[in-house]
Amino acid sequence: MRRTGQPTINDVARVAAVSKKTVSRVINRSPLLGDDTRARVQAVIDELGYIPNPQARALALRRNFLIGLVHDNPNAQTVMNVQQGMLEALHDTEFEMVVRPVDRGSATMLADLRHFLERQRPYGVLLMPPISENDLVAHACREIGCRYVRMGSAMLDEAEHMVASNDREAVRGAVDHLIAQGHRRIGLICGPHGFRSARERRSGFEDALAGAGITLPRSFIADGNYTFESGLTAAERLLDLMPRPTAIFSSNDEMAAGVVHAARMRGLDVPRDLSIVGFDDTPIAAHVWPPLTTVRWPIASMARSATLKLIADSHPEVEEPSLFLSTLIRRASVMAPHG
Amino acid sequence: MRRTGQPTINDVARVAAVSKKTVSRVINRSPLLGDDTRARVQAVIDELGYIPNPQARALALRRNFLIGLVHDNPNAQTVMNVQQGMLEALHDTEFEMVVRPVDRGSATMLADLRHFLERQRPYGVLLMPPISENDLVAHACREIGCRYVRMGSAMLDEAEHMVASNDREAVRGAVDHLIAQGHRRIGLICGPHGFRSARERRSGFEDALAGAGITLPRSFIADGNYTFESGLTAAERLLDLMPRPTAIFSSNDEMAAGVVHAARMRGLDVPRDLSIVGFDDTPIAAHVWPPLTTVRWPIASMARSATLKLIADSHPEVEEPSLFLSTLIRRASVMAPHG
DNA sequence: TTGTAGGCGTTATCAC
DNA sequence: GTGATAACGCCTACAA
Repeated sequence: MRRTGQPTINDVARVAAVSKKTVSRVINRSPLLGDDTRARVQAVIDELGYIPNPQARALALRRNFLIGLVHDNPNAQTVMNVQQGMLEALHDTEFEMVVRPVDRGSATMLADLRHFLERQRPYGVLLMPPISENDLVAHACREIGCRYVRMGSAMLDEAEHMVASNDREAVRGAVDHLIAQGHRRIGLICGPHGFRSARERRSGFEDALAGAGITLPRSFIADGNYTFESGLTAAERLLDLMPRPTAIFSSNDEMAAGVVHAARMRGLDVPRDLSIVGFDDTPIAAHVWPPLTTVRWPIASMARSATLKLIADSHPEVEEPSLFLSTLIRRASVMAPHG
Repeated sequence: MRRTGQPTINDVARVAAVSKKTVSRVINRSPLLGDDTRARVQAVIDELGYIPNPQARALALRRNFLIGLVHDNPNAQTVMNVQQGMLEALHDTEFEMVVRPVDRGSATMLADLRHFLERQRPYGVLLMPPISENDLVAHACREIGCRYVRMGSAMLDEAEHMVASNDREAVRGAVDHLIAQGHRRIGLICGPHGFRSARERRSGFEDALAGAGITLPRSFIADGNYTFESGLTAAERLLDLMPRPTAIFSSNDEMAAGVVHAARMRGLDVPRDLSIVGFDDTPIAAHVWPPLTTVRWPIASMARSATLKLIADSHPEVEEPSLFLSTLIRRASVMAPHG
């Protein structure tokens, strides 16, 4: 029957002179199986180079061996980091990663996602921020009966379904650092409305100011949307202030790079005239001049853990953590204010 | 039988009072089918919300509906652009994209890839550079009987298996532009050894110099590896030359950003003291100050076409092109040399 | 134009 | 412990 050149379970069974089911038991490491039988079958498997057909397994088990990455994240580096973390977790397993971008703004987003889940029936899906913050999406997964784990900046779901970073506290620490250097007029560039991470980071910023008894006018807070351009624009608004801030916390590195750009355009030296702190620790943070002090966001580790949670019952592992701590990376974009 | 909640082909057949095969014909748009029957069955399909099970189809057809992206590219933006192009092509088809990074340096790379292809039996794979330049990989695909399309900087394979850009000519055009501005001492920063794109771009550079009758010492050519840091290092070596180059062509934008950085560190103004041209037109090219003149590399379009080639026989389309032209994007990093 | 029988490669059930 | 037998959901032959 080896028409495709690929040996099947039948070939193995025939050569080993056992039943298909026995071969199946060997493949699936069934405990109730004689050691000699197992060894004999395994030998035939190796000899024939037999590889179980995932499609047939999927059909029989009524479940696929695909792990979906559902995302609507505009940042390439972030998505790649998540993919890398997932693939680390999936390495040497029978699972494959399928990528599913969605359009947060689209009216049919939820329907599209449902269709994907119902058609493909992935073993599980990893929800990346910001789409992971949408409870309707998580609810759809539940309804359809698809495992899911959400990544986010706060615990939005039960530990089993969640991998979170402590953005609020991390930002508080970063801004505390600025304050400890002597800064009092500190600007904030927010992330996009509707991003939970943007809210958390803003809260951390406000926590730090409140903790130090600093009150600033509303104008020290500028809107951004995590892009370089928005950081540039926001910085221009902030630097127009009189007196202007001596430091700016940017809710991500990309915008922080825009701040550097804006400062340079008006002849300000970073960090002498303006200290800057970013968030993420993406490559751009180290590439920009001066290298940015930033908060390292352990996104790849989070993705790896999230993926391990997803496949936990098929590959029993140690319990995966749900909370990941971000840490401050001190580089050259911060110094004490002068004058 | 609707145990999973999902209606099957049997449910549709029963409700529509036809045979499974007739339903199958509707799904597969078989031409030999009465219009009234088709309409009736389609109505039941819609009513029941029936979705064909891809796993069952895969098993029966002995082929998967997965398109693999095989890559070992270190640049996040490039990989994301390719993924985006692929997903555009796959949108509204039954195919899914699975991502398969490989380690070019690993001794087991080829064996790992074979294992992936033999196990998963993807419908086809897209080979991204630089792994696409490895003939052994293409050969493995052929042997295993897996469709493949290679992306590259030159036609490395038959049109059916290839989507290429004209890097050599594009670079020649870019360097011609520099020469037309009056530059004569032009430095080159190469891509990594073993990357075909690096060779093609270097050839284009040499073509332009030769065409203008310019001869430069070997020291005007510096090695890089497509990273920011390598661009920085290479630029430092180039800028140490006496007399130093008035312009530098960098084989990609990432390294060009490093050149900008290096120039700034030694107080050189770009473009007044140094003109810079990059390659790729990734976001960093527009973000850096000044915005980089660069060569736009239509990587997403290439990936889309490559993917359409892959699924061509299942979704007959117009013939996809195999050669894509890169174009020069003029921004602010180039001007005539002074003094 | 439509239907029937059988198979794709695996797992689950339930005997032995 | 091990093995028939029947799913799983769809498709290809071939028949009607």
